[in-house]
Amino acid sequence: MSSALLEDLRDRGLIFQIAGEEQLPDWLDGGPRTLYCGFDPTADSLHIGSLVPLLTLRRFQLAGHKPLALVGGATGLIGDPSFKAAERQLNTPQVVAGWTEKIREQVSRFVDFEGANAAEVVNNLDWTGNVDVLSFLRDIGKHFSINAMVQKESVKQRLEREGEGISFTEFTYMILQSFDFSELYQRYDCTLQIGGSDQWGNITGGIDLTRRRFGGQVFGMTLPLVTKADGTKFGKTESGTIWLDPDRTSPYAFYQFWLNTADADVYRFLRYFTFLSVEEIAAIESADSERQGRPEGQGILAEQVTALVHGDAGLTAATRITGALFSGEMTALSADDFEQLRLDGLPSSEITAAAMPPTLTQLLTEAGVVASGKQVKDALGRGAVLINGVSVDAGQNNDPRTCFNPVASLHNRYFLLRLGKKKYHLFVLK
RNA sequence: GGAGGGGUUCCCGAGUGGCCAAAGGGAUCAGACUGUAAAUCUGACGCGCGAGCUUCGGUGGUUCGAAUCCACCCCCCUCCA
Repeated sequence: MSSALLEDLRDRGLIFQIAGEEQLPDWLDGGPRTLYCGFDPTADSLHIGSLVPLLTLRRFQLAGHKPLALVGGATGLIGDPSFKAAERQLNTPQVVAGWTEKIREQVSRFVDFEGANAAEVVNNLDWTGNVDVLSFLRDIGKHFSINAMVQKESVKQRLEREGEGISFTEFTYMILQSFDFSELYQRYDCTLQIGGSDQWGNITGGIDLTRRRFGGQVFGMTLPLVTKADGTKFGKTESGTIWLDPDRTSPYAFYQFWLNTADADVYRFLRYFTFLSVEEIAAIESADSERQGRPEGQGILAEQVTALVHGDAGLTAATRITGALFSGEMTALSADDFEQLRLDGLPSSEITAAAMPPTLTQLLTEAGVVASGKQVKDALGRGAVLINGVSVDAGQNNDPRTCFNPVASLHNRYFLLRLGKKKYHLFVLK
């Protein structure tokens, strides 16, 4: 444990703001400290946006500190308004409770529960669930100045922007989260909270409350918002959010996401999302800059992050599919290979000659290859649909039987359909 | 409770009786170029192979014709009480 950790975090660009900057290095050097980061159950899985704080918790643990992963069973019932453009829909307590459990399992994979600085998962519903309103208002609410709260940048647009407002419920979120920090200080001697840069207001609120309730000095640190060089939102693709849950985003799709990282982002992402040292990453970058053609950074990034999130088995599956599809030689695949690809998470569907839809557009839409038939039509018109490597022309749209003629199948049952450069779908004849 | 301003296709945002499936931008998809990049150019972008069908907060109405006009309702914002 040492402020060397802070140095490393800084080198990685992982420090956005620190509350208590002068004292924090010495504080961390002074012994194992307990820190926490909260994850609200707003869905049944976290997405890669939560990866930076999750991995940062782990970095602290590797440096000898004790991480608490807080699952927001209580705060998830309220909704964090920070920098959100609009009021959010409340979910039922049952739903949130279910999600809380899923998130609890998920965050557990990123920290170590063994050893002297074993991690713990805590749920803020445990200490807020039974607080009565009057106590809360008298003991906690009194410490908060509305005048200060409305000054917070995180809610400003909701207060000032024409067309949107904020409910008392969401406005109170900050108080709840501040309460968490002070309770964790009391219960676990937790003295540092980390979170995304949007959490600054909530974190400083917790620091103030801890001082007012217990006279304790605690620290806060925010991590940068992950951005992309082209300005589009990080973590989204056409098929939607990249989730950590393999049932929502397969390890293959997950791997592909990272593999497709832009050159302008890849070394920064290596620093954010992997445990490779900054020196190693710098070496990769300089090697890439001297190489002609495709850089190696993306491949390393994809490998590292997929292994972190989905384990070695997930990574193996992802690279197996990637290798098979993008090497160009699908005819070299055995029947077993195809079965394995299905199990590994290559999107696939079963078809029968008897129940063949009348058009390819319909077939591909139903299989979930694309969102609408228009996209198939467009792709067909440009020769971008290939079945087992053979281009399908637009005129064949009305004739899927010919396209999926058993005679043309691989191993008598497999059709590997490619749409565009990157979308693959396996059709299996029954 | 009163006065005023709003709710348009994924997002932002034009559109005030027909030329509107609805400008423009963004996002997204496909093609060319490449490295399964970026930038650029091209095409698509409510649904449908198609004929056609369904949209502009909701429900009714006026009209040959409504996102546009009217009535009522729902929701949001601002100010006043």
